[in-house]
Amino acid sequence: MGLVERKIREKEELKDSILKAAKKLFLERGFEKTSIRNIADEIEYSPGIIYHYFKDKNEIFHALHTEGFQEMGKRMGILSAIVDPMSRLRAMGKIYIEFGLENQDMYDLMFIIEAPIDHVETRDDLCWSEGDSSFNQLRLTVKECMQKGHFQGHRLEALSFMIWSTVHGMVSLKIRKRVNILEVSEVENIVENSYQSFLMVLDKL
Amino acid sequence: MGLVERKIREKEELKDSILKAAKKLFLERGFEKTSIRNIADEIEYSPGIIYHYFKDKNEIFHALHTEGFQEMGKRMGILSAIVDPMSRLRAMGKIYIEFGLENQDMYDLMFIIEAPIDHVETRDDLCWSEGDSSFNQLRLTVKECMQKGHFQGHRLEALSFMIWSTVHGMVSLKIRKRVNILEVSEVENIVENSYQSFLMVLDKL
DNA sequence: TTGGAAAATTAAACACTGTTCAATTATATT
DNA sequence: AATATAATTGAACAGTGTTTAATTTTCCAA
Repeated sequence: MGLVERKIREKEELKDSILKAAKKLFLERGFEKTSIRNIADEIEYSPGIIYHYFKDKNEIFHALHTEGFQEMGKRMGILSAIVDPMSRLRAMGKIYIEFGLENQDMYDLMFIIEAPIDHVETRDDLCWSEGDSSFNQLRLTVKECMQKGHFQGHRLEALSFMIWSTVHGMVSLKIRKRVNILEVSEVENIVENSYQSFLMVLDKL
Repeated sequence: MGLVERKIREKEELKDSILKAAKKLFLERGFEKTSIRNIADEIEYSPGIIYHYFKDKNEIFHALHTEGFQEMGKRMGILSAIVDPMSRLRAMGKIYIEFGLENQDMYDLMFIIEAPIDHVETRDDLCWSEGDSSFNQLRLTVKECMQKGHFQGHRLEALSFMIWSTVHGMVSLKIRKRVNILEVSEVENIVENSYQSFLMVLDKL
């Protein structure tokens, strides 16, 4: 009769509006300063209602972190057009860093803040699927590079993690404000410049 | 007359006991779950007293983060015995990683948590001296390597930051629980193995 | 030894936080 | 229209960092 469906859709709409409000406030004020009451105020409902749509605050921010992966995934889309795995690997790192610097709070949520990963741990399946498929993209590209003769003597898993660590290290030191110790003239573009150093390193492998 | 001195010492003792209690609770339960009231309970004083010794919670954890740098500095002490800068650089990374993995909460405070760095920003001098002198140790070693002909074509500041980023990335991904996506057989020793990959990379430069 | 100034310490309050749950309101079905 | 079901609320609980007025303790000069 369509009525039930409309109800379900309306329920989904409220869930969506909670997520939208949470995202808005999170991007404005950060994780710690976005409270359940703030979110409730934003959607003009009472705080209690939120717990009928989400188990707890962690679940809300897990949902947001998933949105972050979707956005990053979109950006990574162009990679499929790059046939040469080494070029693809370079582009992948560039996109990763650009995404991180342009969406610092989302990056924080995806790779630094504990809330989303704590939520994953409290579930039955307990697998971080978003991280898993992202890392797998990297792993596969590195594998292709190795099949073409690059990175000789390296082990796939360890090298892939090292590459991820390097770009994550750059972005997270920046996000968590540990880069002000660098020479003032370098601070501004340190991540980009440092990634250039990294690319030079990759070339020699 | 010595009395004034004793008073000063007693004041310092209370300040120290606050720090000791804060450290104990922090290492037991983490940053978020260590409250001013918890610390006050631990030292058997009322919560208010803490604000006569520290401006706010950030200042307490800035003091703790400084202790972390002292401990790491101690470990780095043996580096002065290593004459060859490349060997010294390798050892530096190893010590950094070992320190991070063996003192995850302290590492968190030093390089991930915002509290200590937020406190630095609210002061007049606003320089992160602990980070500065640590990074300078790295910078000087990399410089020596370059003077010996290594890392040709690289820029000192960018390369030093890249090296720091790589080890920081490894440790921080581990601490913030983003490594469970790796092959199960690799998770355990991924940081160490990945650092081995990094050393192989350094060798080729 | 005592009086009063100075310092140390406390208790209470403020405005928050995440979360739970009984009570209420709104909706849907018979 | 009455009832069953679902949606929503408001109040409460136990906690948070921080401030401030009031209290206690300590110190020193008379």
